[in-house]
Amino acid sequence: MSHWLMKSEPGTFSIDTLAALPKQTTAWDGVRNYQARNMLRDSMKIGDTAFFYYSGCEVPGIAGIVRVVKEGYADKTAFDPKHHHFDAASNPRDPRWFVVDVKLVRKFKRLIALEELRKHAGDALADLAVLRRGNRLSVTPVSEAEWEFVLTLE
DNA sequence: GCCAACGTTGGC
DNA sequence: GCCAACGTTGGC
Repeated sequence: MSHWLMKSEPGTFSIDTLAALPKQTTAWDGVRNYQARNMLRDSMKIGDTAFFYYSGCEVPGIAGIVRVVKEGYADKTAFDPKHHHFDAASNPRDPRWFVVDVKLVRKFKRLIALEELRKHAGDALADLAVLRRGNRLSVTPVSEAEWEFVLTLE
């Protein structure tokens, strides 16, 4: 089983938004980057867990945990001309963009801020993608050791 | 295939 | 709002 980190802007979709949904499950749509797409399509498996990360907000950081409940399939928002994430180059016969379904596992009692993760950039989290300068990937892998370490920070 | 221009991301 | 980093586009 693998671990991941998935970014979302809480102003658009927060962990509380997810918690309020029926079955607390959503398609993780809108990813328009090939590297991230490949992970959604090929690498993320049912049972994998991911950190729900807040970006583009006042206090970026990890808000909780979600679990993959459905593996990669076409991102339908790419087919809808009225949708913000529409992409004319993607169509149902040959989809360019993919989603996985994730379900809420739990919201952390408190946000583990990026600032706090950074304190361990020299040791336990030295290779954590989200700490690297200029990192913009919205889906990144997290190692087992990194996963366990972050959980001790909660 | 190169690379400049441009758009987006995301922390600060 | 600023700016660094990076991906994509398009002219050549």
